[in-house]
Amino acid sequence: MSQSEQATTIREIAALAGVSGGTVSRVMNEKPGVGPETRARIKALIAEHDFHGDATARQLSRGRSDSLGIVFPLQVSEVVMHPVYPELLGAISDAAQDAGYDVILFTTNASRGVEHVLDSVKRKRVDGLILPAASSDDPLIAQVESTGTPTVLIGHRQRARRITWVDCTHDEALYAMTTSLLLAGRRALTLFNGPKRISAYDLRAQGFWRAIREFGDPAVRANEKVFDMGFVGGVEATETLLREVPATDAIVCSADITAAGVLDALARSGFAVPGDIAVTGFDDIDFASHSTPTLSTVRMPLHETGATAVSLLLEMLGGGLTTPEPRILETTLVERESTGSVTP
Amino acid sequence: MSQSEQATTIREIAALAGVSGGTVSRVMNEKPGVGPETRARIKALIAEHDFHGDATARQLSRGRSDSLGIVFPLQVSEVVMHPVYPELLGAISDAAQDAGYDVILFTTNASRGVEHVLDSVKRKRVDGLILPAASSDDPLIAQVESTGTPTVLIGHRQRARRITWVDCTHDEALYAMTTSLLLAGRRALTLFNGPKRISAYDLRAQGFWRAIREFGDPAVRANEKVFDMGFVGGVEATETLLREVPATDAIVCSADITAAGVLDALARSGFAVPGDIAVTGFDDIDFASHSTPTLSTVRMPLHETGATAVSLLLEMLGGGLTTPEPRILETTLVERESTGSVTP
DNA sequence: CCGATTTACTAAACCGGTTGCGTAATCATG
DNA sequence: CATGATTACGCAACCGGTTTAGTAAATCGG
Repeated sequence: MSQSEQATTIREIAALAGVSGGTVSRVMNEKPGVGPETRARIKALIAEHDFHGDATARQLSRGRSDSLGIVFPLQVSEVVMHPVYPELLGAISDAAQDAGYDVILFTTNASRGVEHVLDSVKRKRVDGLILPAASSDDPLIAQVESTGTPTVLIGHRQRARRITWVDCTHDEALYAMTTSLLLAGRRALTLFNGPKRISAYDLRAQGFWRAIREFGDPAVRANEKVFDMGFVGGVEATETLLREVPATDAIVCSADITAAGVLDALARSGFAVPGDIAVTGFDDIDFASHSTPTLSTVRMPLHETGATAVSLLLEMLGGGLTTPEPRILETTLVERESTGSVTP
Repeated sequence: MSQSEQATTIREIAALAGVSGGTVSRVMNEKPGVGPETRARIKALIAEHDFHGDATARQLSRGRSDSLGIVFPLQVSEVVMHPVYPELLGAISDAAQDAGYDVILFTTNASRGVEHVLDSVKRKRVDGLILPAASSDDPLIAQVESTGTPTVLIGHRQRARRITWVDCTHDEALYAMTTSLLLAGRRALTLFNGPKRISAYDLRAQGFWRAIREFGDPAVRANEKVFDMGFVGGVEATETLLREVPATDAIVCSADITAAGVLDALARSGFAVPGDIAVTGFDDIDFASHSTPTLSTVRMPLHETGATAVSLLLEMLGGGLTTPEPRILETTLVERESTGSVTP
């Protein structure tokens, strides 16, 4: 029981137990071929010396690192401050560690590009890779693919390539949200959207326009403004919109933070929400449930997304998944005061 | 130039170059003892075959993992959603990778405790550890210390133990903020603070009370309410406070998110900010510069904190730092409309 | 009771870089 | 030209688990 000074190698434990290193290895990995009393004796010694083995040596001999890499871009305006990343990262980290994998975090910035990630892949520091929110033109995707490393993309439907990805129903969400607004009598809708090269924004626009189309009322007026989703962008776009389309009675935003700017601008201009104009967001950040009025929005299945990505990657690593298997998870509509669905 | 199929081992490159493995190793590490023309020939072969070496083998022979661990708690109410973590993590990741280290992310949750971290340390998966925001009673600190692994704490001044830490001037910030309010004529101040076991909240309270004390005006009334910092907590505490201390003319919050709740509650109750009551926050989250009125707050040197922690850890790893060397970095006061320092 | 199988375990060769030691060749010096 | 110092490398032993081939003993069947 006394935690003696810890032994350093498997052979030291072996010597103490009067066996060879291979036997200790078998005991540590719960493999057969060791007698019960020998096994017990070795286990006692392992516990006594607080022996844990050397991860690096194990990795070398087994030919795998038992860790997976996750690549996050820093200081990319579209992506960085996005509030979904911490939760996504947490989910991935959780799932990976529960499966016995370590998570190596790669970040890129202006001075340090993706070369470092590729280098680590080639040096076999990671067995697989998870890439959140790569835009369609991200060169990293092609480069990673060429290395043959098992990879799962998150938030981008890379149909052209043979890569597995996980995404959620951005399109369905905005279809449902827009339809809900139309059914509530709104007839002059504007979509505030981010650049289409980000797959999520593209899909959201598709859902918006499909709802308009399928509703089929010629009295409906809809248009779309594309700019960088952010608070200030929301403010400016709203001021412009109120001038250009005074009849506007609904503003659909592709991001809560932009909707926050919209609410702010509307309040300053004396418009009532949802009385005069309905406003919707996307992401369900903290602000959405705290604003005045509270914001109707869309919640993404972030935890499930992370867990699914890890799960798919582990399947690929285990060889059980050879063809790309994309997954699309369900978003949740959260209707609050800003669309009049809930009264204050 | 043609990127042939990539060679797998250093000895294969050696065979192609007609030299021994050791020579290739020396070339890859830019070590002396290799003639210029041999070096050039080997470099050409390395480039041609896109050879990068095996990180694990290198780690094993060098006895170090060239990676450092960072431990983040998940689902700990006080800590989790705190908006400073992403930026801190980004800074740490950036600094570590720039120094050639990989970052292994450890997260703990209800079912998976710190054992996994300790195990990884003992198995030498990481050379050092960075622990953000461990509270004073965190058992991980003592356990990590007993393993002798180089460790840097962030956000907690662990004076009792021989551990290096990095923190910022929470106390000075609130001293300055409170003094500023007093000089502006506020006389009935309340501090909304989090639990003292979190070092940051303890220090902020100290700064607040020192400012009151040193101002020395017996007409000043000050008190402190402790609860979990959050939006809802801010709303509730404000409603209670307005009932109990109607004369209140300043609410100092230890977190922006709580200040958001305060602003919300004050607006509903018809109080003008800063006209009737001044409000201040802490953290400078996005909300602070977008709220109505904009929020006076304190900005922590997050990037510098992360970079400093990595820098200290690397010094320890290099053996250049044997005694604990704490660092306290400067916070920045950001005065905006909610204290009347800036007019809308 | 003997040959055949199973079990328990050892020895040693891996995994793929790194590095100290040894040696032959080159160079400097007197 | 002899001697000592340097340089350029090869060789092989590491680092510490893992794993396969092989051996001795134990078990089993008939």
